[in-house]
Formats: sequence, C-alpha cells, structure tokens
Amino acid sequence: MKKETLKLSNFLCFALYSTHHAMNRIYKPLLDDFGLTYTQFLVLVSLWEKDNQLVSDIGNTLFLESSTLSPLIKRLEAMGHIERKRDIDDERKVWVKLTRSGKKLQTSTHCVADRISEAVGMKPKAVENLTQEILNLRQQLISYSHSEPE
Amino acid sequence: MKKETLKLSNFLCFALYSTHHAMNRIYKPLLDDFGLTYTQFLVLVSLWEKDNQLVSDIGNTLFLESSTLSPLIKRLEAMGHIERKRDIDDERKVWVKLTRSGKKLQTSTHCVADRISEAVGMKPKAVENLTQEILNLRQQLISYSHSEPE
DNA sequence: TAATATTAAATCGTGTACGATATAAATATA
DNA sequence: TATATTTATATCGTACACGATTTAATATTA
Repeated sequence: MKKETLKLSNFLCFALYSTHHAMNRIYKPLLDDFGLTYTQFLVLVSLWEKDNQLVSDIGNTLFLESSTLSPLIKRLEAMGHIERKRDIDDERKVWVKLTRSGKKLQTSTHCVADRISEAVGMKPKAVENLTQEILNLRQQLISYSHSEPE
Repeated sequence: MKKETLKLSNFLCFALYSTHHAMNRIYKPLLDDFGLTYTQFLVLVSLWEKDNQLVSDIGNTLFLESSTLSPLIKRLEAMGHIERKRDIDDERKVWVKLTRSGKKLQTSTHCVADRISEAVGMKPKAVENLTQEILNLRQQLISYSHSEPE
C-alpha cells in the first residue's frame, strides 16, 4: 500500500502537470495563428480585463517573476500589441498598456476560447466546480509556502 | 456575461497552470536537497515503478517528447542515477536503467512526498477524487487532440 | 538486392520559468 | 545631507518543453 501511493497515476502534482501540458498542446496551434504563446496570451487576457498595469501587477495576477515577464513583455511590445512607459514620478515602475492592435486581438481570439471549451467538453457548471476546487488547492499551497520559511 | 467568462479567474487552464506552478514552488526547495528538478524526479518515479524502460516508454508515461527527455536523461546519467544502454538487436533503442544510487534515492526522497502531502492539506480521499477528476479532463483533452487533425 | 519509407533518439532554435544578481531609483536613517 | 536600505525592473545562467530537423538503424517494397 506504500507502493500504491507511489504510483505516478496517484500523484496529484502529476495530474496537474500533465493536464496542463495536454491543455497547452491544444492551445498552441490555435495561438500560433496569432503568433502568441500561451503565457503571452495570459498577459493579454489580464490586460483585457484591466488595461494599464505595472509589470509587478501582472506578475501578481499571473504568479510570475519579473525575470519571466520582462523579456516576454518586450516581445509583446516588439509585436506591437502593448506599449511600455516609465512612470514619471517613480522611474522604477513600468506601465504596460494595450495598443490598438493588442485590443483588436481580444475580438479575434474569441474563437480560441470557443475551441478550448469544445475540447474540455464539460458542462459550464462542471467546469466552474473543477476550476474552483483547483483554485482552492492553489490557495492552500500558497498559504503553506508563506507559513514555511524554507 | 460574455465579459464574465473572460475573467482570468474563471479559466480552467489558468487554474491548472498556476496551481502546477504553486506545487512546483513547494517541490523545488525539497528536491534541491537531492540536486533534482521536478521533471527529473518524475523520470525517477517512473523508473522506481518499473525499471529498465526505453526513452520512448518514459515519454509515453510522462507525455514528454524525446527532445525534452534526451538531455534530461543525460543529466541524470551524469549524476550517476541511471545508465543508458543501446539495445543489441535494435540499436535505435536506448534502455534506461537505475543505478544503485538511483535506487537509493527512492528511500531518501520519501520525506518529499510527506511534505507535499502536508502542503496539500487534504484528506486522502479528497486528494484521490480531485486527482481523478483532473485525469478525466486530461483523457478528454487527449481524445480531442487525436480527433482533431490540426 | 537496391531504393524508399519508417522509426528511435538526439540536436537545434525559440520561449518560458526561476533564483541570484545587477541596476537604478526612491525611501529611510544617521 | 550622506549613507544605507528597500523597491521595481532587467539580466544572467540553468533547465525544461516543443516542433522541426537530423542521424542512424530497421523495415518495406519495387
């Protein structure tokens, strides 16, 4: 029974890991049409929800470090989807704002969400429930991280 | 209500993505003590479950490509945890086998599983249920991928 | 048997991801 | 005011992760 617990199929972490990858494999070809990666798409989603955010705001929303976001945001800027602007009062801060092109992507990527929803193939209520359960777990893990110094 | 659907917090994919990362942040310092990354750990778990596998077997188990596994397995070999050996009858195939050191790690990493279980903080039955629901979703996503040529 | 196709693993290029560190600016303290 | 500390972002090094390609070996077919 100790053996049973060690089986890969019983690992909650592996379920999360492998299912995330399975999801990403569906997203990839869909986002390729727009020249976006999944993480770049997430940054745009967060900006569509609330435009004009600091790099650190986006990091807090997506749980990502500046070492991940800085190059990624520069790529989005190079593609013309966002603009970066230093804060006038506090030049350490960088504001990230959607361009016309970045805003337009919100409409044109509607089909992506539709296809994902189709791929998931669950009733909206079931999706909502599962999402909430996973978010509860995330909350629990983050609380544990904060409580443990190491 | 269209707007509501677009909120990041309602994205099942983002729940998976961010919770996987939250899990990884707990694993990392624990596995650091053994000089392992999470993916390397998964390869070892799969070998502890069944020793002497082909690179492609491990890929099927973990849903990873040879382009990910080849360098990773070489690192595990350099650390002395596994051995690679070409098949005699079919030299395209590479068998991956645990060394004494790799086998020993199974015992010494028991504490890692304990800490993870503590961090998750759910009853075994609840963990099992959530894991199964996520695995069902993975199965659904993979089926969809296979049914869609693109 | 020779030419072709398939297969298993490895390599290459791009893009995350993170910890550690650097840089520069703002704030706190002496 | 000079010094120290903190803060926001960026850079660097390492390791995934994937698709496309390569290499070498095996299998198929003409």
